[in-house]
Amino acid sequence: MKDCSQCVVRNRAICAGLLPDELSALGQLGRKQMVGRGQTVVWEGEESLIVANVIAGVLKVSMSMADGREQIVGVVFPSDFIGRPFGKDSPYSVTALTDAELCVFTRSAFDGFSREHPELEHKLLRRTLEELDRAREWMLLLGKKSAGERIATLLLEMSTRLGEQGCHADINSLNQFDLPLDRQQIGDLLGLTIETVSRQLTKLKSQGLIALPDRKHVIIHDRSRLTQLAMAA
Amino acid sequence: MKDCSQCVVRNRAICAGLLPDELSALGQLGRKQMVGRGQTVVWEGEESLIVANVIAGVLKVSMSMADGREQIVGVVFPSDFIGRPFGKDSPYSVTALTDAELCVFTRSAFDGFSREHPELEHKLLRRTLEELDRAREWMLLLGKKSAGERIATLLLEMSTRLGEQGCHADINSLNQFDLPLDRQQIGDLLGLTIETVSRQLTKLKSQGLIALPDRKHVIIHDRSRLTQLAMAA
DNA sequence: CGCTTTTCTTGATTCAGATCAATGATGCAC
DNA sequence: GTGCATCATTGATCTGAATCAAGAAAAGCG
Repeated sequence: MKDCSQCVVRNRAICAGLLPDELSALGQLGRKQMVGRGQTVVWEGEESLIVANVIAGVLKVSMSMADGREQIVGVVFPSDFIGRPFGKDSPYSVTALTDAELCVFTRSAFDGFSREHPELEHKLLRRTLEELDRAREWMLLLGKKSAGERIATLLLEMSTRLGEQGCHADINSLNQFDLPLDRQQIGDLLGLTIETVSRQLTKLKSQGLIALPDRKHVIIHDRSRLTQLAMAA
Repeated sequence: MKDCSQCVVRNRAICAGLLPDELSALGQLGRKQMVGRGQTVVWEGEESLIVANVIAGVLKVSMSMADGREQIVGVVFPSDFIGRPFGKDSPYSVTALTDAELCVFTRSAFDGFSREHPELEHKLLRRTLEELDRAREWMLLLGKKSAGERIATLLLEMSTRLGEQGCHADINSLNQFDLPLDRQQIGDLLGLTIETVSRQLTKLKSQGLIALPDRKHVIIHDRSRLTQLAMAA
């Protein structure tokens, strides 16, 4: 890695807060890697060889069953951390949903560095706790919410998570974004079929809560009603 | 706390690995607390005031919606850690499923101690990563598995997690245990209704895979078939 | 630019599990 | 023990989402 101090996610990734010399030591261990849409960087059930920070792009974390049923168990954005440190095998796959740029470490090198730098481990702990909160929130969605509630929740979640990325000046950007997922992937994330996803989106559109100028683009017209929908029966 | 070195979960809880003087310093911050079945020790949405190690008993971690729908998002056993460190509010409730014994810390005292003891934070990180793996495994269950697969998965999961508790000498104990959950709670954990849970258990019983001598007690007769059921269509 | 391929939408039908409705156990208090 | 409350089972019916089945709209490509 050339120069971490210039990294675009410098202040948000887990490396934030490291001292300059620590940062450059970590930089020695990492390398930048571009990955194309659809490319898998971590395989479920395989030895966990690498971990990484996401610099740009969006990736999915997924688990699947022997017969091919797949569940997306996480969506990862720039400045997020991917991979499974401190464990022999990775219980899930990580696949790029868009072209992406990663800052990759071998797991063993990262594990070692991490143990010697409590500040880094602390950041990683906080991030893992947040990820656990999000996973549990999603368990509530998968276990108890209706199809309509799931779609509304997804749109709001995507809006906020994508919004955290850009500059905060533009309030409109919150209500207007590109979904990094196609319909099948939305289904795999929400525990629904592609047909149900399509029907629910059409319904929201016809009710005027959202607009869908094209496949990926979403415009939220009535955020408060969408929020109500996401939570109530 | 009197003497952590005598604690029954001494070698399995996150405090394992602390030096004697660190352990006694941590002991100064904690106090033992007995909680009765049904008692809630952490409230969803409230300020996160305490964290704790479980010494004895089983507790549930749950989230609920405005209209009362509830999802159990975690089940916690002796030596496990509960509460949400490093965060203002707790996103979930923690409630005792059986009478339980906890080693309780104020969150602020624990947060401070934790930051000064990297070994403790490291243990907490590993535990949180494991909990995240379990949560994601459960997302696969909630998003993609049929009622029959869910029940089979639950029985096997309970068998192993309860098995980790006792001595490992007795192999039979793995195939014979008391469920700490009633039917309603099983439903809230699996995203099913109480009736569906009952029907699926009856089905497994009539197929001879399990026996149910009373409400809580489960005997697994055919673990391999149950395992197949848990994973296949 | 057509032509193919992929992705999405829409409609008809089916089905797993929810809901509604009793009935049967179990446990606990007195 | 008797009575009462809680919890679990079983059956009948309903329904939301899955499945099956075409088309329509985009996207990719020679």
